[in-house]
Amino acid sequence: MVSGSHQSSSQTLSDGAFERIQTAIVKGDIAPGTRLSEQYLSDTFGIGRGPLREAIRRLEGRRLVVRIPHAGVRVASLSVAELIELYYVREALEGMACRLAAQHMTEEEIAGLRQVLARHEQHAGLRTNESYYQQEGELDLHFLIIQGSRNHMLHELLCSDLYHLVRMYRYRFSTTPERPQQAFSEHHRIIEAIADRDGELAELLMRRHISASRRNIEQHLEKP
Amino acid sequence: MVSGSHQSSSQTLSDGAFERIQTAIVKGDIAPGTRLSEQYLSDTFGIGRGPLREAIRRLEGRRLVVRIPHAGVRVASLSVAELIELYYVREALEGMACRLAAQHMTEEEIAGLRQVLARHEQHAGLRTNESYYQQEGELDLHFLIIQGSRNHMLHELLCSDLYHLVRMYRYRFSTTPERPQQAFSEHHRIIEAIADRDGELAELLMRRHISASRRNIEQHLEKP
DNA sequence: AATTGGCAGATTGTTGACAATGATGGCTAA
DNA sequence: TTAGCCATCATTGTCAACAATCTGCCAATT
Repeated sequence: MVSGSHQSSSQTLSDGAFERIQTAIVKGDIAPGTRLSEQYLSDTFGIGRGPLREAIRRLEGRRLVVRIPHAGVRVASLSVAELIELYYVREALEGMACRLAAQHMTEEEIAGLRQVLARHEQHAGLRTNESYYQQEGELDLHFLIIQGSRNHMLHELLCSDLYHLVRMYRYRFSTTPERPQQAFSEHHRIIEAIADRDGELAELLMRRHISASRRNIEQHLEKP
Repeated sequence: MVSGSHQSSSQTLSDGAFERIQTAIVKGDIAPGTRLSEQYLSDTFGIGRGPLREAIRRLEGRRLVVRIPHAGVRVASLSVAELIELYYVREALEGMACRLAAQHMTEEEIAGLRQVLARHEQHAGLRTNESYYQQEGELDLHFLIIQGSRNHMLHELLCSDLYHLVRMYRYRFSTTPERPQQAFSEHHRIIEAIADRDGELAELLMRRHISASRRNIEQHLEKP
């Protein structure tokens, strides 16, 4: 259930447990909705229940787990409605990130953006319509742009708080066949806008991009 | 230092302590940067150190306090740079909230918006350029709009996470004399756009409004 | 005089035992 | 057979004592 590296030693036991459980949750090693038993975790990690409980409380503050008093904690999971809400938040935040990235990214960073895009083009050519492209490949591009915004709060919010949630959704979507290619051209235009230092356009395109993803999901939900 | 109501009984001791400390921090009863001693808090609340530490860990997850291992926790405080970053995040998020509010608010809620604005006009007329208007009065208007967006994640992010931070800034700003009146007319136009169900315009105006606040602060910082 | 070493004190981190609450299963009675 | 109740069990919540670490201070040395 929870494996992972033991390298987190330098800090306190509670900090180590917090990091291990957190990565296990966001990487999907623990499924959303799973109940976390204090006894089990404390045995697994070989630490007392005290530090473990403190780690769980920290996860609770991060909203990665939900606690029911006297009944234990479960790892948080998103409902459909919450997933849609998340996309609106992402649209706003990543739009802003894109605008700022157009202002602040260095030429080297923009070159890196183009590299990632080129790598995606190859993958998309070989294995078309793979969920890989949509799932993991998409994210590093977004991460690079967010990082390029030079806004730590934005980065923290999107990468540490929100992206955890998108992985946390119970059900996976099979995207429509033409969506990946479409997403590719959207990415292309976004990067060009950033390269042109046109923050306004970059924001607009990113917002459309995320908005399209949201509508894509909403469509798939209407006809089950 | 920490006073407050003892009514939080129904849940666990840790939950009660968490809520009391949280409200004390966000209401400003505890100044940013203050060191929180476990002994003192546990004596004050009359609970053991165990539950108290769990409460603090939860605050840590919420980023309301910062912990240095083996050296204690301090109430988080914002640097100037972080405050500016926060305004960019607010611009994005509240802009989106405004757009959604224009779609989802009921006529009654919009009437409530107008009421608050009218009350502000009186206050602004009597005691011009008071920090009251800028500080507290401004917030309920924003809260109503955020609530009207019908997006719980947006609400949670802005009201529970971000607005705590804005109060958490060490230094207070004396706004420029003409800023309150300007803010009033900005609010007026935002509300009219919502009443017209023009989400696009409402978002634009809200973003300009917050952007103007940010620039106002940046100006004051350049000439100390 | 400034710096480094180490000693006391206080504070945080951790553990194990104990109390309180919720869930489970079987039993009885309608 | 099924509804309701009670005892038992497992799990969570709390506490008090112990160990580990840091801070500040004093003295000794260069």
